[in-house]
Amino acid sequence: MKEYDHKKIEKKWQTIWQENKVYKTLDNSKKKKFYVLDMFPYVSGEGIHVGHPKGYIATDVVSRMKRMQGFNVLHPMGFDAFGLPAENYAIKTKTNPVISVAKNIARFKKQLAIIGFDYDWEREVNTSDPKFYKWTQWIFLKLLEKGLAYESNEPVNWCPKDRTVLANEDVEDGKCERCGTIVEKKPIRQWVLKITDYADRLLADLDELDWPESIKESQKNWIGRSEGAEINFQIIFKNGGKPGLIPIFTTRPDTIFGATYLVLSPEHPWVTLAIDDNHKGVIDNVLEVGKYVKEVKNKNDIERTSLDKVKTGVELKGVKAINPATREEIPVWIADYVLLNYGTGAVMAVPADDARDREFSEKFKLPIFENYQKAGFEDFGKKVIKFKLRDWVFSRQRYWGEPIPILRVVDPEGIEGMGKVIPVKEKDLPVKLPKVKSYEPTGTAESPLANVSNWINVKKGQKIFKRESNTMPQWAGSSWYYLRYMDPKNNKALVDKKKEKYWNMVDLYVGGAEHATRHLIYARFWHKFLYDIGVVENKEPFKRLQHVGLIIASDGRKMSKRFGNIINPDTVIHTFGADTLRLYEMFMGPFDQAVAWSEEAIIGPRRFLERVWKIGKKVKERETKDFLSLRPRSRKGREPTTLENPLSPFLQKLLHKTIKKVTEDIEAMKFNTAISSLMIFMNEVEKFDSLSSDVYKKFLQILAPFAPHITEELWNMLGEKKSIHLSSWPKYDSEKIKDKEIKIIVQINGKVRAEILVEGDETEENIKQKSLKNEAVSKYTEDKEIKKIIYVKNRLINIVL
RNA sequence: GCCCGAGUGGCGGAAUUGGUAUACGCGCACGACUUAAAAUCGUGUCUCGUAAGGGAUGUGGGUUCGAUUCCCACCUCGGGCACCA
Repeated sequence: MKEYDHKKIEKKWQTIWQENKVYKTLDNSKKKKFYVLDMFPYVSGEGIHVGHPKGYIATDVVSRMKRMQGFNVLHPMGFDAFGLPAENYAIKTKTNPVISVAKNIARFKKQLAIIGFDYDWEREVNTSDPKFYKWTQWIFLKLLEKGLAYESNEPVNWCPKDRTVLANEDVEDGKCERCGTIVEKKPIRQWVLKITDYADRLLADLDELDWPESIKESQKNWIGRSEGAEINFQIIFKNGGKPGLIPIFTTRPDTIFGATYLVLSPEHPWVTLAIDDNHKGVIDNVLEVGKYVKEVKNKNDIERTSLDKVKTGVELKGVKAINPATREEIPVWIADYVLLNYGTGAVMAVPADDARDREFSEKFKLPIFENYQKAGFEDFGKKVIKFKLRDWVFSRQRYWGEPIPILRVVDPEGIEGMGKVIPVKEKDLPVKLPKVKSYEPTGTAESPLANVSNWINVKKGQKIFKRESNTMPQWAGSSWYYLRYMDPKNNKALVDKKKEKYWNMVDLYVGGAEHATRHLIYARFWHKFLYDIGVVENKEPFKRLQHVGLIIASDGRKMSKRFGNIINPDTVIHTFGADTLRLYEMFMGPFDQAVAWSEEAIIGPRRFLERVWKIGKKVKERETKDFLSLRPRSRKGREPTTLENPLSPFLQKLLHKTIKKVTEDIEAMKFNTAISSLMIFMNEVEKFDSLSSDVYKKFLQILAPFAPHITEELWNMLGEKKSIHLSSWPKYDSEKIKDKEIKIIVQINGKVRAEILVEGDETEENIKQKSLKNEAVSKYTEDKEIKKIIYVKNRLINIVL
């Protein structure tokens, strides 16, 4: 037998696995199912680095163990392909996105293939495939039907560089999340999804999910629920206008006695009306107010909301409000620190209690009631709940996305119904994205599709329609793709009812934490909607979520082309092999934590595999003898301990302990300690001259999920005909794990002074006496009074003097 | 500002219903093998001390027979939210 030749072994088994469809997932199985899913990759053009496959390796390890444990495992892979980054890449490289996306996927798959994953590629999905996005469009139609999709002309975030509107979730610190350009507020016709209808459920159902607390916390912050009260303030006009009411929102209605003025958002509809031409005279300083409103309109969010900014505002002269608690007349101001789209767009200012109100009062010399009477929480207002979450701006003025399946009536004669929105009929789905030569964004409310006349114009009989030119955002397909893996080729339904019932829900979902407030909120929203209309059985899509910690470069920075610090998995596999790469990535540190890549440390897992190989060689050489003597290797300066007695079941016991540890650690995704225990086992085995092939094979089985190729080769070499990955996961025997002799630590006043060996069933009194008799102990205890002896079962004795 | 999470050898890290701190791996040192080197194998590797013994898990307190683990205050780093009333 030869040296450990990873190249030969890995290629050989990858081919055999594929040819024999070892990892095919069955639909109708009597077995219990296990659905383990990776967040599918967005393939925008750059090749991958060693950080990308880390999560895939983890799910691969879990899925392999689950399969060996007898589960019917669904572990699929697919591609998120629509959206801005892919289109920008296409524009940059002057390649049609249809072609560039296909090319990038092919390259990505090639890079994945050599890592040895157990995907069932027959279930691959691609969000830009018409057979797939037919159902994305179908969901949109259902949302529309249920009143959860609507058109709006409200000012929205507009990225001038990408020339499209963005959802709230796509804006980070007032900048476009993709390109960093400062976003503008522009009123543009757009499609919006009413995610806010689900705000309370999205929040409440977090409690029942096995997700990292940090992600739940992010979602809670993002949804931003606050309980408060709406209180009406009466408005009166000095020049004799008819009084009106303005509702304000506050989380502190008890502070109402301290409210010394009212502040409205400059965009408040009441203000808009008051400075309207037809309503001149309602307020005295219309010109001043109008000027301020205009100034505010021209500011972007960064200018408006930066914290160090000095507060600005204008009083509405000739207008007063009545504080319903004190019955006093108080002034009314407008200021841009009050936002229109939160609460009611109006607040009562309590400068004594609120830092912002205080700052504003001090600047404009407004009264502050330092000591005022506190009111009961519900004395003045009706209780209301507000959310920070905004509706999801769902249309993009870009080419590369799912067309929104909408028609509008076009009628040159101006007959009734013109401009009316007509949903495309279900039977006419998918509305296919036409192939075009030019797909540069137009910079208007229309996408480039508006100029594709043979696509945008639809004639049906006498009637002429125009298609909706906007497309869906990148996040549409990923909001439901996990359902399609259950039934990827179904033409009749998004997913077959029976199959959905069998597979739902995703048992384990693994991906980056950066998706906390976008993909993971959108997907939960769509899933809940699909639940409401009876498409899915469960109200949540992902039972358990784990996030992958980044792999950063050894210089401590992110791996990036820019820094020239990218480690390519292909190179690592070439040098060390896929099994070593897999093992190292799982061993480097806790799975969910960011760890730096080390070109030095990867040698450790490689050395480990080489030792596994060497032992395998020995086991094979002696295979003729069924059971090999466990004679300790004679080594100078070291007498074999009793545990290494040839007849002792030491290795048996260690094996069972290792099986237990590895099984539990994989389940808990503590791969680093699972591997550590495998290494400990190998270290012990090496102290023996030889090893029974039975024990060794069990060891191979629990190593197999981490290092599928080398274990398959050794397994096969030892005469096994069936794939190791289809063998049964070893079970540990809890009787065999029990220690006959237990080491007890003897402490004196909390300091370790000795250790004694006791039988497993020895009485407490016996153990105490034994410890007191110990020489090292009696040295300390003589002439001293023993106050107390504490015994912790199977662990220690603490003698308190 | 508010809300989460984390701080342990030269490095990645291990140890939780409070019970031997530093498992496993890397690195380093010494030794074996070699003409030599690499690879491999062996031994050692928190720190002060000749030793007995002492000290150390970001810092300072507390609870306890006993604290990396629990409590309080603070410092640093990472993440989320943020003129959200």
